[in-house]
Amino acid sequence: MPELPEVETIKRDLTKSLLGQAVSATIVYDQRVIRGCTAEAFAAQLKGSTVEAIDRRGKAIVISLSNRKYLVVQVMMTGQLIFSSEQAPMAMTKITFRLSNGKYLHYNDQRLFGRLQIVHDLAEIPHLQTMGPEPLGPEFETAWLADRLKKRSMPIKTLLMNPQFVAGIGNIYASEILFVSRINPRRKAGKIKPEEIKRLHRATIDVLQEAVRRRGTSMRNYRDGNGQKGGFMKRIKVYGRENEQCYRCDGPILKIVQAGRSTFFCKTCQR
DNA sequence: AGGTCGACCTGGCAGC
DNA sequence: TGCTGCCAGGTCGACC
Repeated sequence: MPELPEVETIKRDLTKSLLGQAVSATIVYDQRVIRGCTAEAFAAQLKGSTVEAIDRRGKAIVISLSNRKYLVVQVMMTGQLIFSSEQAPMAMTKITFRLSNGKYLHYNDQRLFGRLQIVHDLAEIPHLQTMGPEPLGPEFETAWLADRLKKRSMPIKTLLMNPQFVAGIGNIYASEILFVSRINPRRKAGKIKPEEIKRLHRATIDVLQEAVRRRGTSMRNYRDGNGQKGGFMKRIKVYGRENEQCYRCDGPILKIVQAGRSTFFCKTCQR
């Protein structure tokens, strides 16, 4: 999915264009992206309700509705929320929301991994309950990180990507954060030294904040609410750069597989 | 409990 | 051109 910076960008775009709008109709083209109810029930619950707030938790978008329900959207790898003045579905549109201002919000998803769910209580979504703290929130500080790393034997990269450890970091930013931290992704989390933890903490915040400022990274599918690619690609140091030169030492960037996912790093700079 | 692996899906692309 | 195999930004359940 889009990771934290991409979902934050989507959230901000939704806040501009969706906040205060009512859903006048919902057209479901593929109900496999809807969880917990049928397409008919999904559309019925949305009809006439107004969007009162839009929040992000990890990689999930939480839309508060005037009927005291929440629409939770997890775009996963390939979901997109795109505004349009056209009702006609786009290439991979699975759901179209017609808004009270006459515009349309299309939910597109190539791989159908994304999920949209309407709940009365966010506790109905276990993923949100078990999720770790926001890395750009107040809980995420060096002492907390040091304490949580202590007992873990997993490679640090795999742990950074675990949403129950810390929210919002996925495969791209895990590699990027470790490059900036100069920590080898294969290191066991529990063996990271205090001064490295300080760097890791700083890099996590810096990388994510700059990516948010640049409206995220588009490798393949990610698009913001206007259908535009993110601007952080120019700042990517290692992800997707196998065999290219490290910007710091000119050595080759390596690609390895950890927990079934590609990791990119420089074995000279990252110890 | 912590850790790893495969399943869930489709489409784009490299290689032949 | 057309086929095959591989790859993809996440989450979850089964298993060791």
